[in-house]
Amino acid sequence: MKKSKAETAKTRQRIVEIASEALRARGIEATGVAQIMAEAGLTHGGFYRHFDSKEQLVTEAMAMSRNDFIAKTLAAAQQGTEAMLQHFQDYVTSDHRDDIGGGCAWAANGSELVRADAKIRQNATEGFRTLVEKAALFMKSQPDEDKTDVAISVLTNMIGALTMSRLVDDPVLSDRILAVTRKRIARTIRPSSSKAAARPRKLASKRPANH
Amino acid sequence: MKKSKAETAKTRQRIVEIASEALRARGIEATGVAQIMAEAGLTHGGFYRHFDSKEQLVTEAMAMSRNDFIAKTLAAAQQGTEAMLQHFQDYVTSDHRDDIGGGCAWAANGSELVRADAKIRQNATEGFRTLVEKAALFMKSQPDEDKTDVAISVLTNMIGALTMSRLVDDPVLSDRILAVTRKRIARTIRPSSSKAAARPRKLASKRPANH
DNA sequence: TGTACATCAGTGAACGCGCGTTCACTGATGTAC
DNA sequence: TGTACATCAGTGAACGCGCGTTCACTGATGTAC
Repeated sequence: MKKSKAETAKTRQRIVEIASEALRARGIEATGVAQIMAEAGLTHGGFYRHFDSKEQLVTEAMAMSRNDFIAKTLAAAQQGTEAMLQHFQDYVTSDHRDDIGGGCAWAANGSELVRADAKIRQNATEGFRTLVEKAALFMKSQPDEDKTDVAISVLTNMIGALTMSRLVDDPVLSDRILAVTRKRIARTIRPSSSKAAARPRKLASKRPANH
Repeated sequence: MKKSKAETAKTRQRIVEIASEALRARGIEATGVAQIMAEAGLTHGGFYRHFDSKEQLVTEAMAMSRNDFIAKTLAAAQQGTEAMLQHFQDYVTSDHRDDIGGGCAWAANGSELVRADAKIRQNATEGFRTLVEKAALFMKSQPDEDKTDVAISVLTNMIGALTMSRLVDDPVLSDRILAVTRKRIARTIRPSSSKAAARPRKLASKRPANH
């Protein structure tokens, strides 16, 4: 039953993708190797042809989750202030809240990641730093305020708010947590820069900030 | 080996206390019934004389963690604005960061609580609401801003910041996350009210806000 | 290009292990007289 | 107040179960000639 190299690589990739979603949706400890393999349409025995251990898969899957989000952020940053504002607002929506498996890994696995091993925490730290640095470029700050500090504050707030919006069992309170955080983002990201104002080509096609 | 009723009640209480700390320190799924009983100096077999299931213990232990924090908050609130500011500042310190077992359960178990059963999430929701309502009384707000909204924003920020300060593996970044959040709290809690100004007895003995 | 052999992705049974839970038993406590 | 018996907190072995991991095997793919 040997498979071609191309097929093998595709299978490995599929396992990581499925793991990335499953670990966020159901938690790291609660998700078994056999479950992931079954979702990939395989039996668990073949797992170790691709990975040394569950730990290795978790590390790769978490890195993939992180890279997805960073890539989206960098793309938004390149499009300008409006896109960046939209990107951050989208983070604290009911859509993101209800799609835990497809969303931010820090919010989905926060307290488990705190106890994860060195490599995973190192990856997460690098990712967070990248995000903070990129976000800082778009922040509005008071005269005595560091833009990087503002970015740290807003980003940690977004992660905490999304987590709490999932934790509370009252939909009204949950929506309110999200709405309040969207308002804070709108207040903190500086209004469309001169650069963005100079080429407002995409403004009309954007959804309004508060949807 | 039957024990007196008083002793039985004390043992039960001790198990819940130990569980409350262990579940926060090591996580809910990762902490076993046998471990908790061993820490209480007992064998695991006796567990079911006190509880119907691990789930029941987890529910009670989480409620205890929550009530501890709420009690401290209410005590600070009664002492006035300065005590409340100090209480909130203490939340985002390296002391709290490094004492996960003795600290806030939402930060310690956030992503696990999201997946916990209805009763636990209901308890957590009630606790969060209580905290928000109490904190709102001390918030400084803009003319068009609801104080409750400000409280929601600051509290979710505190939880997210503490979680991320534990998650990152760079001590400098971790300390910075905490310091930034302390500054936001200082900016958001209204400066000592007329009531607090009227009795500044405890101001001298307080630690400075940024320690 | 065609043949012979080595490789190795995937299968499915099995491994040891720790989990939550159950149970027969012990013996000090609480209760009935 | 003293005695006889029922209760039940705690022990430690055992239960079934699912976990991560290993392994003998299969058979299509890749490689050497």
